Amino acid sequence: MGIAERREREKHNLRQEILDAASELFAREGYANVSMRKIAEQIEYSPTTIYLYFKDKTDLLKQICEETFGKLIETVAAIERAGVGEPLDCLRKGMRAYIDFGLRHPYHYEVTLITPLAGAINQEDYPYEGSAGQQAFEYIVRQVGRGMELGQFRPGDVATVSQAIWAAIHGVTALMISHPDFPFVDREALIEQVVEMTIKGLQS
Amino acid sequence: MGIAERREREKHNLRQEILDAASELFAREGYANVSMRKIAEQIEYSPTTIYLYFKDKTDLLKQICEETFGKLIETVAAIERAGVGEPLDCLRKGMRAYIDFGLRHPYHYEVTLITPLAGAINQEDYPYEGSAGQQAFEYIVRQVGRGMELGQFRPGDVATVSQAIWAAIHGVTALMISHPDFPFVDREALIEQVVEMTIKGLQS
DNA sequence: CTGTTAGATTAACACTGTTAAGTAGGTTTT
DNA sequence: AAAACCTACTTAACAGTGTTAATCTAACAG
Repeated sequence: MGIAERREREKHNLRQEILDAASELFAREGYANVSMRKIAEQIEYSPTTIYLYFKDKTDLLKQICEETFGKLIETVAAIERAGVGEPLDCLRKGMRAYIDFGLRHPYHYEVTLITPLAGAINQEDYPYEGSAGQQAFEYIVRQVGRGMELGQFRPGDVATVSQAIWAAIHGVTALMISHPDFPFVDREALIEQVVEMTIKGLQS
Repeated sequence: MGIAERREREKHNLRQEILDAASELFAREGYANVSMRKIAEQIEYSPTTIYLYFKDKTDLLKQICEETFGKLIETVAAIERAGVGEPLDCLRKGMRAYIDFGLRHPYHYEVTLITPLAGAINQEDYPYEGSAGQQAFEYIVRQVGRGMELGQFRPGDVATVSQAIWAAIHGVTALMISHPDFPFVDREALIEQVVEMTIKGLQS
């Protein structure tokens, strides 16, 4: 019924319209539970029209996620601009920002960082180089590097330490998203514990 | 009356046969890529026969995972039996065992601990209480409790600290499984870093 | 021989992502 | 103005999914 009614309405913003509709549906119902037909119904177009603008479902997802993770980079960049003084404090704030971001965008975090295996999203089509995720990770690397140079952190391999930090914050974020029914202690306390425990483990 | 027993045994055999076939397929090709029809073909029965023994696909998965995680518990129990002396060392060994287990059974780890959300496996049908996963977690709780009593660990809430530890080891395990193409540093070095960083962060 | 029952099957439903082919509407060319 | 072309979109279909209802078959009990 929507097809005829829609005709007079918009035309060229269709790509963005698809993106917006899919983004909201993915975030609300989860990637796996949203079909192409459901997206199409939402925007009042035929399902196949989506394929004129996106290669396939994972492509659609990838575009949305890059968009979403752009926000994380903004947040992180703002932290870096604000306080260049203490790498330890920058790191702490960066870790919290990362976790908060994940918990605020659970479905986007899920599809990009928790379950890329199943969705086969991390193919050669979507290189890691230059991606939003990488840029966020590089932030950690910079802080660790500075912290070691200043002698605030125990010496070690910067890359190894950075990835270990990433593992820690990913761990708590992923657990909270994937296991919403698990009897976690107070969430804020748990995040605090992970962040402080990690930093304590780094200090010299 | 021997006939009834034989039938009972045969029924049990088929159940196990399904379980074995599904387990191997899930582990090799991934849960999402294995259809009920594929499992049926493997055991040379009609697809619907599986439904006589298992409620649905997630039920099948759940049974397999409990079975698999039983092995983790065995490993962990062996550690506990072996060295009751140092809680710090027990914890270290437990963490490594956990990570190693995950990396050795990546698909089982994935479906139970990384992506239970999508599969909707952690419903009320499958309570956490008494599950293999819980028993493994309880091991961590015991070591942390002992470590604090002995004054080896910084004082704190045992549950919070335990969950933070779990988050850390889950993080590195999940990342390595979900992002096989990520340019990780040497895996062993990364695991070492996570474990030692975490323990360092706990010590008083 | 009849009735019952457990175990397995066939057919079907309502979905999924995706592709090939076809069709209106407007623009350009002849 | 008519014919050709092109873009944007749609319809129909394919091959697959998990799952259910109805059906068949063989072995049992009375």
